[in-house]
Amino acid sequence: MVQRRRRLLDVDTIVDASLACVDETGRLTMADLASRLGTSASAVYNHLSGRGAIIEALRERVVLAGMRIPPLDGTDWTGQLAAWMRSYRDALARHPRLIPLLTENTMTGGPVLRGYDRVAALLREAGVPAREVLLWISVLDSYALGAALDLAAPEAVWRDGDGELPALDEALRAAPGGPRRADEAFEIGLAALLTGLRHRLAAATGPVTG
Amino acid sequence: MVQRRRRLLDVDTIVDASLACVDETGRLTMADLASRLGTSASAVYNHLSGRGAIIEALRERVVLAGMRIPPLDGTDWTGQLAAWMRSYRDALARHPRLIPLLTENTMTGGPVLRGYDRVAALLREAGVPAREVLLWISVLDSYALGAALDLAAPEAVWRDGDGELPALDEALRAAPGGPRRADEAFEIGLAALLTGLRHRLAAATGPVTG
DNA sequence: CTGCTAAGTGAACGTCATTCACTTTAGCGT
DNA sequence: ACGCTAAAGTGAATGACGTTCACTTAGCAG
Repeated sequence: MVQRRRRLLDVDTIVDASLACVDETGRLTMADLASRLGTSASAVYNHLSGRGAIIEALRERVVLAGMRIPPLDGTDWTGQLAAWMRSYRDALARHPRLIPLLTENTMTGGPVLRGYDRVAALLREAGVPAREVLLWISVLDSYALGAALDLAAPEAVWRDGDGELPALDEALRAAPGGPRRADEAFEIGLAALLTGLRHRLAAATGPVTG
Repeated sequence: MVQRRRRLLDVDTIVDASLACVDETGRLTMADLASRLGTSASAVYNHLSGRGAIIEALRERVVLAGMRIPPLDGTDWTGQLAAWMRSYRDALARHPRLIPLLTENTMTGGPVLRGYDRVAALLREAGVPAREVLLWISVLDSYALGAALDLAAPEAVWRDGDGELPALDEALRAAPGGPRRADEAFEIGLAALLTGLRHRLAAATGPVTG
């Protein structure tokens, strides 16, 4: 069989195949990737500088494709923050096995930061003091990432305790099962965080309005 | 020098050295570990079944040693939850480079679950419906883990945006620097979560009391 | 036609964790 | 005291990785 040497690979193809790797096997090895691409592993290095670069490309692909940047139209900032948080968490949730890989390195990509800039502006307009804007971004970011990790964990995180743990056992039985547990937990925590934020703002300016 | 064959190693010694490995280098390799122990890498396998088992032992060592289990005395459940959350996060913060290793696998250890049982009982006594107890535990757990990851990230997570990101730039300048950023962010988010929890409880039973 | 260059190949190499056949020795019953 | 046995350490080997490099080849410009 005649192999055309030119243009067997390009960055998009590599990232596609890498995402398939991670989604199906939970890991990203150059050998597996190469076999999916029908090339040798070393060919990939002509397009991306290594495994780390592939993971960064995956971060941009998944987070950027799925994340809704707040429109910043000034109305309903609570709802906008919630939508942003949901889109962030859902983007990660669509590829749960990617999440541990993303926590290995730190975010560096420019486009990701643009989203944070909009959120910063949104918080500032909502009345958050300048000093606290970054703190709240950290809080929201921590929660979204933690919730995504929670989702990435296997189903039976909480082993039944042989009756030694009555309160936990009761909670396990009464709680919704399957993916709904993580989904509902995320919504409850998000609502609580936004309630807390609204109250903190109100405490600084006047009585609570909601 | 005469080398006694018996009792060069035991589990505690191995875990101590492993923790030093992680704290100093950010990684855990059997070769590095062996050199610290003054033995060969394979000797470790006589005491622990492998690298994964070492990491699990580290989880127990760090989390169990540092975590304060709520006393369950019925008073000030908000404060008790906060103390539990702080001790959880602080335990991880004492060994930030361990955190990425802990996210690779999921928690299985029995003693960890005992803490969750107490928290479940605490939440139940505070009036959280049985169906929601596990959800709130998930929320708190997600936040503590996310906050720890935030802490584990290198200092310059947020790169300055060349003036293209004015709101983020302003937030970066106004926020506290160094470790205080992560510390204060954790406290703000924790307070918000607990406020949200209190309000959710109040909404189900009567008017807000705090 | 003649080079130039981007792109793919396969065989290395270094770093891992893990296994295994072995050697040593502490502790035991006799 | 004397060997037996099982726990404990050794070092070489193995296999999975990511990465590098000298090479080959295909398309294209002159």
